[in-house]
Amino acid sequence: MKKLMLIDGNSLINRAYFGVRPLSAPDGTPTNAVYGFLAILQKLLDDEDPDALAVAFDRREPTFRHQHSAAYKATRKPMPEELAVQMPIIKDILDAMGVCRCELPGWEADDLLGTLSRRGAESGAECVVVTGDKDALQLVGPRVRVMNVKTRMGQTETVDYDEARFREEYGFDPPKMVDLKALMGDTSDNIPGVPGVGEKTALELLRRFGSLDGVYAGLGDESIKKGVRARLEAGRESAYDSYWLATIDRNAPLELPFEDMERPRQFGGALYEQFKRLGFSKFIDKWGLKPDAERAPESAVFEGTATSVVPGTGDELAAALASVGGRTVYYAFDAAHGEFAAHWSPSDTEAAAVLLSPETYRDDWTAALAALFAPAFKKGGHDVKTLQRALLSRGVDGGENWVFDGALAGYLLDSTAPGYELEKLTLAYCGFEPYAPDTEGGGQMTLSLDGENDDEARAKRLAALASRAAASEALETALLPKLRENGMEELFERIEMPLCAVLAGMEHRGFLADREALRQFGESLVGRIDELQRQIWTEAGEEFNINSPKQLGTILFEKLSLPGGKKTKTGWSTNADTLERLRYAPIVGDVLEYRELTKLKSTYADGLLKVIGPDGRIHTSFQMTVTATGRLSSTEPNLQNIPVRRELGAGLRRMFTAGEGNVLVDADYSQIELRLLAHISGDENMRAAFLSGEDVHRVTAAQVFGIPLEQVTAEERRRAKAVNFGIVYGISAFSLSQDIGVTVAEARAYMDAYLERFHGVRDYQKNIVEQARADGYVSTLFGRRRYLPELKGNFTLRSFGERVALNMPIQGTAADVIKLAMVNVERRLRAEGLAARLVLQVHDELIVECPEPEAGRTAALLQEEMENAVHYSVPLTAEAKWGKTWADAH
DNA sequence: AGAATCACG
DNA sequence: ACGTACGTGATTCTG
Repeated sequence: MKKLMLIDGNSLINRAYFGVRPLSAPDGTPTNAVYGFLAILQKLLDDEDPDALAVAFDRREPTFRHQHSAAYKATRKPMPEELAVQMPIIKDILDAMGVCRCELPGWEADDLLGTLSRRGAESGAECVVVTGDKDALQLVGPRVRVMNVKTRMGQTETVDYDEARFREEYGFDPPKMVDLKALMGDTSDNIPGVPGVGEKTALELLRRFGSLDGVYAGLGDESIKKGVRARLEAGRESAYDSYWLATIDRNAPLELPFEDMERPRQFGGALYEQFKRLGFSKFIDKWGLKPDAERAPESAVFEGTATSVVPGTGDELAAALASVGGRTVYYAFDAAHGEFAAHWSPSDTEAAAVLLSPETYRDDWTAALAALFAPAFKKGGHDVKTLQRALLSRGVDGGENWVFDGALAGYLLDSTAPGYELEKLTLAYCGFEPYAPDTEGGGQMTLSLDGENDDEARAKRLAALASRAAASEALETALLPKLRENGMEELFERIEMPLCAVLAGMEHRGFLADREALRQFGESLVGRIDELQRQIWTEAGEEFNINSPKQLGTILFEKLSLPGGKKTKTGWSTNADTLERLRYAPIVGDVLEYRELTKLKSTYADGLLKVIGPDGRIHTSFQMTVTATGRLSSTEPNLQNIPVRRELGAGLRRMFTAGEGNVLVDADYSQIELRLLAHISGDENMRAAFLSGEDVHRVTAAQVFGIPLEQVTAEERRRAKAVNFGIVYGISAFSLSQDIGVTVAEARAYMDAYLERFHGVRDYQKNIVEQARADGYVSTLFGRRRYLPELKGNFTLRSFGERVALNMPIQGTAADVIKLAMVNVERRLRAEGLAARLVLQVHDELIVECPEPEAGRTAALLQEEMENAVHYSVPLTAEAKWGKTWADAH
């Protein structure tokens, strides 16, 4: 046995419970902790690759240690019920996996881990103790590492402590962790410590006096402040009691041979059955689990007639489609083979499918697609936007009359789910998985050149495609009632569904880019970048990789001894915020410029050149199901983060242009989020500010600083603007002070003055959080939701949840509004017979390309539709401009 | 694959 | 005493 991993089951499950969003098995049993535990376990096994492992659990009912402590009170919080039901499931799974599980009545997991790690290390094994409790750090020593598992914002992270790492962080040896706990206590573990002594004081005392005994021996020392001395004296008994409480017993009477801990490498059908029942298909796939006896998968029994046609001619296709009538047709698309499936139910006892493959269809392909996607058909599918774009690229405009998209419905029902694949949703909402084609990752199903096998493969593929189309119908049956229940029907039907076709059009159209100008821009950066590199190397006295934060940190903060605080997990922080404070050093200014230029070169100049299509245009993809707030996102490339704030970068926008004879019309909402805050909160003062037509940041400054409007300086306006932004995000005084460079006290004073002036905002902040706690979610004015399990978590997670509760209704409503405006803009452009079309959306900005003579009309239409998308108690204003390039139009 | 950094609203 | 703003995506380095 070379490497032994020892896991604190209780603490890990606890971490998983708070780190994973609510999740339940099909029967409703909560499974979030189970899922999270397995995810962490898998990651640990992958990362560490131990030869042996054991998971220890508490059996603390009659815990000797606590029963015999003066500090012991029956205040140990009982395990939340939701977690308690998951504990046996986890134990069952570990048993099914064949993972060694150890418990000992009256002993805590810590003691078992301490005992096993001692024995392991003594017999020469390398031991890794995994736990979420800091207590266990006292176990660190020769051949014993402790991995501390943390969950932050729902993300799991581990910090790996060996002796050096521990000493670096704490400044003393690992066994002294017990002394630290004795002084500072640990609320989560019911260790009282010395009342009034916290981490800071405790650390300082320990570094100075070396140990708990040392501290009490040196109590007469003058350097100890009076207050601290008094508290130490009063808390002496508690301190020594805590010392005993915090000490892990490494001699538990545990008879367990190491052979029993050998890591299982293969899992049997028992585990498969468990995971199947829990709905953990991800783990079934990942671990390659199979039922014991390979059984045919159960398929839903359909009692009726099913017909499936693979037409070869237009006549055959038309005949097959005749039975559609008024029923909704559901489609599926295989991008790898360009094949389409359509499914519908002519009646309750009939199912029909048409399968269109370019390999077997003999007539005009475009006409076939046009017939299959006839405007009169009501249509449904999964990821409709992608399907529509595929049609557009084949010369067919199939954007009419789409009424259902399973992925979008799933997204509206839970905007923070891990994904919206068809399989996932049908499993979660309908209780079955469609027969899936194994075409992921390029769609290579068979390498056979044999004709018969090709036919066979195609038939299999098409059958799978048909079952995907059919699954969409099942999803609609399951999801539409839920959307209705949640009051999201309108949002779905009037915004999200019609937006698919708008976005498909924008993606297909693309944004014209000036390839040559982009190339020159990139080229123009090279000289200066080289110069900066040489200069930085000279100033550093050696050559190194400036792009490596690690190497840069070493140079700046160690070799050149610049003052810098260690901030990141891995070492020195070298981000722009940090470096900006050190600008007085020439090398730092050069690094900042180097960073700016290399970013422009790699991400924008080179990055964009790579994605200009053969048509000279850049075709981004808009993601409709990614953000938690309802915003869109843009990928490959991201066109929503093209530089604008600094002059050099903003020059890139000259390379985004209108085509020959066209112009770009650009309109953006002015202060949409603040206006929505004014409306949603109903704050009269803030509404008045917008209704007055004054610059809102100036008004805010005048109110917060209590001065007349005319006397507001640029600096005061800047600070007021930061406060306004901060309010929208749910800021803390600390962050505001960081942002605008004032003391925390000043920042707090600004915020207090602000909330005093804007009572409506203050009340909104209070009410929305209360509401979120009561409902478990927050919503936009259109009924879009975001669930907030974070509000039930620990302090950090809860605070995060509260900020989200403040921000999401505002950011999300803004997203709803501009989406609605987009749908209306495209509809009206078509209705008025204009050639203008949307090419890009950047959250509060819309860009339209149109023939130059149409520019005036288009600009007016764009502004009007944006301003009139909704009518709230505060007007929304948008300003439109036009020009040949994005830079000119903005 | 994750961390750090930096671009945008 | 905690730990520090909401929402994204791309590039580069590193273990």
